[in-house]
Amino acid sequence: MAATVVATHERADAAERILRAAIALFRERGYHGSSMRTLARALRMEAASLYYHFASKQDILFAILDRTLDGLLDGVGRAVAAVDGPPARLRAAVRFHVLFHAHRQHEAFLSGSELRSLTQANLRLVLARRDEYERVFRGLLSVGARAGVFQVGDVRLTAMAILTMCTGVATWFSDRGRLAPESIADRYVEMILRSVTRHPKGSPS
Amino acid sequence: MAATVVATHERADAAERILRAAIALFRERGYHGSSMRTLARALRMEAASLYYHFASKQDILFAILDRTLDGLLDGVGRAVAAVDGPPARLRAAVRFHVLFHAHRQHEAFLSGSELRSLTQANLRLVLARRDEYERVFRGLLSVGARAGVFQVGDVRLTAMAILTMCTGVATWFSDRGRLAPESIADRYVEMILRSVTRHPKGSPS
DNA sequence: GTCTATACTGAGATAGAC
DNA sequence: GTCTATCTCAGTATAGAC
Repeated sequence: MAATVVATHERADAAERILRAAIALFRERGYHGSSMRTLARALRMEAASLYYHFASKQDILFAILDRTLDGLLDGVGRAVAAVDGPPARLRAAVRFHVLFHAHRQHEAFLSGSELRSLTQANLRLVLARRDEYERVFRGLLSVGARAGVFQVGDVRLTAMAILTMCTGVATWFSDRGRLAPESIADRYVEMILRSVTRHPKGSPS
Repeated sequence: MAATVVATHERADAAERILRAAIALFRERGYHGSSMRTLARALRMEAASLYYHFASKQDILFAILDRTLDGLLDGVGRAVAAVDGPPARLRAAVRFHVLFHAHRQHEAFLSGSELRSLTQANLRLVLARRDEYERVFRGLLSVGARAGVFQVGDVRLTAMAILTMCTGVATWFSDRGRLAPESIADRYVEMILRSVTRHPKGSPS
């Protein structure tokens, strides 16, 4: 069991290699724009060989999104649990979300853009867990608003605004760009906390 | 000439009807996930008939994105020109952007999600005009920062953050949802102005 | 576990009748 | 301006050898 867990960033087994190549390909051309033949070519194998590891192209997409959600739910849980109080927790959650969307950019991008390519059954599974993730952010905003440290007109809308803003990082981030993930996260955290923090002396509007 | 201009929301000629059906279809299944046969079926015609109006499926996608960019560039220009001063102008630009992404939700969504489905030549044309649009927002932030009314750590990053946050409205907005476009725009304008406005008495961070 | 060969379906696009 | 018929190619997936 330990061996299979370690595999993620070390000696990748065949299924791992396939998923990684699929992430890159789907990200570049989209799910429907990518063929099993093209995916196989990137891996220097024949298309038929892919079917030994995955039952279908749809299964590959689902595996990618499912693992990405594992990472998101697990990560935000740890980040939030490590600190106390609504502002620190929101900072931690936003920071994690931005870093995840920079470091695991391609899979994170797919989790937003290829939902429509899932079968109904798979979509239900993915959406249920995505809702769970969003509830974490809504929860943080609600608690902060009730405690009087946040000023949030509409919790759901604010959560969507925060999440889509940070998720967008996956669409434009570049390894070779001007800003490192840490810098982007710092700025995003600052912007977001400014926009939800209650200002004692009269806020601009 | 007047007649063709009027057509957009009235008696749609064949090309118009095709574009509108394509917007709905591409939005739902993606460009590569949509076939000319399916598009034709939605219009109750045969696939071959589409080729009388458009030379290729790619031309349909390009026409959609091109027209959407017309709307964005034209609209933001008018919105910004109507008021004075960086805060009012940023408000107007954000407001327009949000309303556009709610009212013309599907085409706006495609302009973000289907760039990768364009041919290289078409992509160049679209990206050039999208850059032009983004420059409007960067310009507003720069002017406000220099005037001392905005506090913006990084103009480019802030512009990206604002735009991706507002563009995200096209991904989740629903006609039958809880909030009207106007309400969403109001809240977004408020959040964004809070996050960029310089606070004289010491800002939270 | 990967291959060759292939079944079967649907894709984009064109020709030419009406 | 829309149709029927069709070309050509690429798609997902399977069978069965090695």
